[in-house]
Amino acid sequence: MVFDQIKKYYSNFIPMSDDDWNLLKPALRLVHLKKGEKLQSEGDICNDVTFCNKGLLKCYHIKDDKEYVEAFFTENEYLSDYTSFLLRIPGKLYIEAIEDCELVLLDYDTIQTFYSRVDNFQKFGRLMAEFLFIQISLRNNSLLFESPEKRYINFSKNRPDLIQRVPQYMIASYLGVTPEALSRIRKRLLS
Amino acid sequence: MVFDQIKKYYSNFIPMSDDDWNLLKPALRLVHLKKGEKLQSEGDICNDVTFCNKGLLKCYHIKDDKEYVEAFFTENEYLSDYTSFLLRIPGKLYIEAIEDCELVLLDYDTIQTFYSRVDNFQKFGRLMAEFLFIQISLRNNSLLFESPEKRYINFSKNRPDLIQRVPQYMIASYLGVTPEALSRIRKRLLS
DNA sequence: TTTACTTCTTGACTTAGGTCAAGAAATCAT
DNA sequence: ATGATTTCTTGACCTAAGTCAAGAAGTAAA
Repeated sequence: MVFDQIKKYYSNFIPMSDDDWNLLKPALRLVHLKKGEKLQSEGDICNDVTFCNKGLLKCYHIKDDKEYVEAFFTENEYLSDYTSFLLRIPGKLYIEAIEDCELVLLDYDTIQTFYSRVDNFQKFGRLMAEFLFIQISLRNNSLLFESPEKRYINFSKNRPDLIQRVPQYMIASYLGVTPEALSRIRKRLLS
Repeated sequence: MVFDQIKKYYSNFIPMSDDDWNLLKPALRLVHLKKGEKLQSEGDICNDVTFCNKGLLKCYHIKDDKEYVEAFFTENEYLSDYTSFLLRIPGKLYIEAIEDCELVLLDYDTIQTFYSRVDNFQKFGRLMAEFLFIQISLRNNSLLFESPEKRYINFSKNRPDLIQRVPQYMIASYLGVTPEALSRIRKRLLS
């Protein structure tokens, strides 16, 4: 059923007893998003963490009328504007569907309640934050210590699915270069 | 006394009862490091989180014989090679004293024990990971979306203390540019 | 205070990526 | 299919940062 995927995802982090699950399940909300629709815009306080059942989304922010992609999210990935979510401040991010999406949402208040009531869930929160920290550390080092060319090579290796599904100009933005530069990098790599 | 600072630090994140503190205190280890000495080298599995009572350290890694500074840590800051610490894998980081340091260490096993035994501590772990996530997100965005010049200006604003205490070539590395480039940026900014 | 060492600055040159603009290729809608 | 729109490529030119090398300035040690 429609919440199976997120249940399995949670189970990767903590043992999820039937009791825990039955407590959590009623709080989950299923949301559908058409390509181009936004889950969140700049200025919103991010009030949910989102699990992607199906589809593809991008997180980006806008500066000087230009889009800067910070991350892509696809099947069985967990996403949110975590900074806004945690600090309860308006975020700078847009979250937008690149393909039609089926998403599962869980709101801030429910999560906080679960943190205090279910010890396992507190642990899940820790593991999740730790996991996100490691993820973003890797990206950090990549941006700081690797050339755009190397970043593109790695991205192709690690996310061949996204190379297929995401327009090149968005990938360029994600890698921190212009579309023109990425086009030239690709040309260089062919020869 | 010598553990007052870390107690206060913990108290910023969670209420720290006398019982909790008396449980934790015996596990804390005081370590002194002379300028130039290393707390950790590449290949080590990071086995402690470290709190800085006094002094100044840098985290860096080495690639093609060049040093890449990832972070500085000074009084009342918490540091570790968190990725190595969490995943229990050999790290790529060196952690080295830029000034003589007084440090408080807490080892992995103790922390894990406390996570499972003291509910408050589980929460501390979550809050800490969340905090580190937010920190590194900010740095991430700075590296990706700001010019070296902008990064230097912000760094000067946010950490005027480090501008004074850290040699310029290390700051250059931290900002992701060569010492020559930083020297020229500074020159540009004066005129 | 003289010497040695470290750190910082400057110059000359190279290069990768940015910007702007035009056109080609691919995709989508009718 | 056809035309419209979006996406990708290419060219020309510019600029900031990298590299290499030399020397100045600052700091520490004898």
